[in-house]
Amino acid sequence: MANINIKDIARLSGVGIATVSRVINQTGAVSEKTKKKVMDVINEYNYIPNNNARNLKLTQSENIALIVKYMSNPFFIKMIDVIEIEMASRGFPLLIQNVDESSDELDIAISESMHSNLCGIIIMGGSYSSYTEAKFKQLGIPCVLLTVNSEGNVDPSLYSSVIIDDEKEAYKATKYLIDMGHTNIGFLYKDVGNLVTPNILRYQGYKRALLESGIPLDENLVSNGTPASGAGFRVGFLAMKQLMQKNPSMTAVFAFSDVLAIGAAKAALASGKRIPEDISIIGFDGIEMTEFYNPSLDTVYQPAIEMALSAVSMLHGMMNGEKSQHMVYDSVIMKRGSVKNIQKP
Amino acid sequence: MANINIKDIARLSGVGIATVSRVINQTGAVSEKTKKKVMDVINEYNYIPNNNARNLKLTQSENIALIVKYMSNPFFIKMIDVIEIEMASRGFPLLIQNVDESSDELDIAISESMHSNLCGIIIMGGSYSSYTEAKFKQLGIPCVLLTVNSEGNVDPSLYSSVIIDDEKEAYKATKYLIDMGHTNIGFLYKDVGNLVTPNILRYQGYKRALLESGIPLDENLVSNGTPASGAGFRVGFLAMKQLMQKNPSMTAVFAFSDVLAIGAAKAALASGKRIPEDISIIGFDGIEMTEFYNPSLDTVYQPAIEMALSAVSMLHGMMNGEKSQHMVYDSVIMKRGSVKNIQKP
DNA sequence: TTGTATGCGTTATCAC
DNA sequence: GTGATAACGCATACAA
Repeated sequence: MANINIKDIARLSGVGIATVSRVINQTGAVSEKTKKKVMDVINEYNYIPNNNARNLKLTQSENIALIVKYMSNPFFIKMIDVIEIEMASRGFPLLIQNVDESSDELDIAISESMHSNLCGIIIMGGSYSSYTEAKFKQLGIPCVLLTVNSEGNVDPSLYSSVIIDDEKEAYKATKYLIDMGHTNIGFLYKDVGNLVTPNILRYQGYKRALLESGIPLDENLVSNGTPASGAGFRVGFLAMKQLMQKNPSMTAVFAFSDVLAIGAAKAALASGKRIPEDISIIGFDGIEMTEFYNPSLDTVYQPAIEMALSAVSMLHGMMNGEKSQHMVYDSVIMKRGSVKNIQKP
Repeated sequence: MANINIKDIARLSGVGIATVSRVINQTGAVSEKTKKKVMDVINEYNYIPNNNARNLKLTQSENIALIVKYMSNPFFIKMIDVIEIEMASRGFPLLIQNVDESSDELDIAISESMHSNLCGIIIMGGSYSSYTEAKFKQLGIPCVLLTVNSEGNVDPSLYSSVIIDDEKEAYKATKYLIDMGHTNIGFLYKDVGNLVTPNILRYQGYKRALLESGIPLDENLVSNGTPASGAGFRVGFLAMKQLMQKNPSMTAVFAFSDVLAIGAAKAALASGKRIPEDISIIGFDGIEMTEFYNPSLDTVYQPAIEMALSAVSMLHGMMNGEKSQHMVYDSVIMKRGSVKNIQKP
């Protein structure tokens, strides 16, 4: 298509090229009269400035990238949604990039940043382990980590983060089950090796709660989830089946995520067990689906929307020269009846 | 950060700027020796070409935009995921843009295209009604419509599309309920005015099936879904409650989407009804969640992955000068037991 | 096979 | 208040 450019606008409105630029960017002073004249031409010809040229000149774009590990995770969707809307409302288009398990999201961030002259980046769902100070320095643009626990030895001023304390919240959830009289508590998660991920941290919380209550850790009660395709329901389903077979006397299950919990619930129900009469289940994340499941499932609710908003506002803060921040949100256990009190009276 | 550019690389490797460019883009002939020399420097300094400059020069970027209405729709997620992965593997970063109900996605596409020099665009979940030939021409880049029925008077060579026949599939679903002996069949959808959307088309299919079987249309059996916040479960939940109140003798419900169906199922179960003994339910889309719901729900399954792959391949075809295509996929009814046969023997 | 020079559409620094 | 003009980093026609 015959793209119209700033030069054309200048010629058509009989002014200089710089004046048009001033009108567009509202920088510098322009008389009302010429301003109107230029605007008219711009509107008439439907002129839209070319971002590539603009960014090239500014040696920085207005692009923000959202890098997310497992985009199809329902828990992330809500956050992605919020971030997209919030960014769009501030005039920043979102470049969303999904990364698979085997990729290093920070490397991708660096590459993407140089590639597209990003002005900011949000990383979601990654694993902190491989993050090094050198990489953050190389990245060189504001970066906020969302839902990735940053227990490393990297200078925390190099990035912002918004998380929950996975270990603590998992501890709380497990403690809740114990307080309800359960001692034979299964744990469902997905092992991803030696990385520091929420999975691992929640597993540690589970273990600490058991330890503290004098309940010995039984490896048979822990399923590290045989990988399966799909959104993860099936992972939970299969893992739960195994777990039930190995532990007929198991009375409760704590699932690393709601998706796993739903798969597990289905497995329990399919094998004739009732929830919570025969088996108690609690998930983690607080996705809406748990409320509408039958029965509704207990879950450790993360304030996803607030967290996403914080991430956006932190990123903009940093882009405006503010210092990095680190926020830890609290989760709350949503009790909906999928956990039974089997306490002896 | 001290960004390194092509000039630096040229200087550092003792060659000309054009040679470096040739090495990078594998265009033109370069001797193996200098090629290696240049590559070494590139790797050593971790040089990444600046896309803005590149795109500016080429007067076209390698950016592809995915514009989606209601990004958080679980049915779309899978498609988005597939598209993102597929595009990334071909080296095209995805610019994902969510648009709300009130925006015209084609206008946004045009604006985004000029803004960022897109080379292709996929529109998902929109409503065709407002699309005009002039807008497609103004867009001027390859465009494929995914899940948006294009029954308009626009020259079909201006765009590609991949859809299912919403009217026909809804007809099939309703017919299925009728064949199972149901005559008192509710329909759950979300009215969005006069636009041609899947909602409307599916409603028409529902009506045609009733008509054909001599069952009078009862407005009381149709809920156009009071708007509610959230992913849509709640919309289905509330609509179903209303519907049950107004129609105590309703034996089956056809929901416009699986999300609505799940909300409806929850409402039915919460009011003490059993599925399918007391009420039959069938949804639409085929999201994985329906399988893991309790009970598993029947649904009209759309081949989401194949559709997404087709869209991607069509877009690339068009980008390579191929002609536009229009594909209509078939859905298949997944029967999982949430519809009961109440036929008199 | 290689290097030089030009322009892609902007923004910003100057002069006026 | 306004208008030339020099970069921004790159691809490419053209010369060598």
